[in-house]
Amino acid sequence: MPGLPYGFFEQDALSLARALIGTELLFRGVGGRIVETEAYRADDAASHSFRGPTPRNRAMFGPVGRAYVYRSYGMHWCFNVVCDAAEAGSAVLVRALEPLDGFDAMAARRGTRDPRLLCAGPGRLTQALGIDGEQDGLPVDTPPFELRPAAAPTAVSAGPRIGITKAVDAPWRFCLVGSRFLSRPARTAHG
DNA sequence: CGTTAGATCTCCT
DNA sequence: GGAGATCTAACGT
Repeated sequence: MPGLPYGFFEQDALSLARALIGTELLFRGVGGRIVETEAYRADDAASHSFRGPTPRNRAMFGPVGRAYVYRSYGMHWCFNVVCDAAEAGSAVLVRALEPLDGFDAMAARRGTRDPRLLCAGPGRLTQALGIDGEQDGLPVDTPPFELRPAAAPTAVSAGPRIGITKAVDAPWRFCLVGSRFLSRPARTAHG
């Protein structure tokens, strides 16, 4: 069965954020199709890596293809894929999945069976899959993770990122066009 | 439909 | 001490 393209994680964050849309992310067999991502780079004021390495963000400065999992607002976990062989401190935040595998496990962890509330948001998807700080630094394409290539070419939209206060206009959020499983509706530049 | 507050970890000033 | 790549429940329109 075909794997990811050669050098998949070595590309820059903008390219990888777009390329991840439509791929299928699983953790211990639970997960679904990635429908929403955001790119973060070391030269980007909104990125955790902008001010250099800290204990929290050290995975961002490590090998590509690894997870950067951090605690958000003291209680949620957020999952990123470290990338860009040329610029250390680059990563892609995975913001939403279309649930496909392990529905009951996700529903139990999330406390709802509404498929649109299982993985629509970075904190929600880590809770649904059972991802936490234990997975920080692990490769995202080998067990307990799995990352399957997109089954078919996908239409992707770009727009401003969510929940940040710096570099708010950079159109570095990517969404699967027409998906019902986004954390928020896609907004293009012209509306 | 909208806004608001509160939960509480990591880093910066 | 305060802000932050969030989410939920509560409450007003």
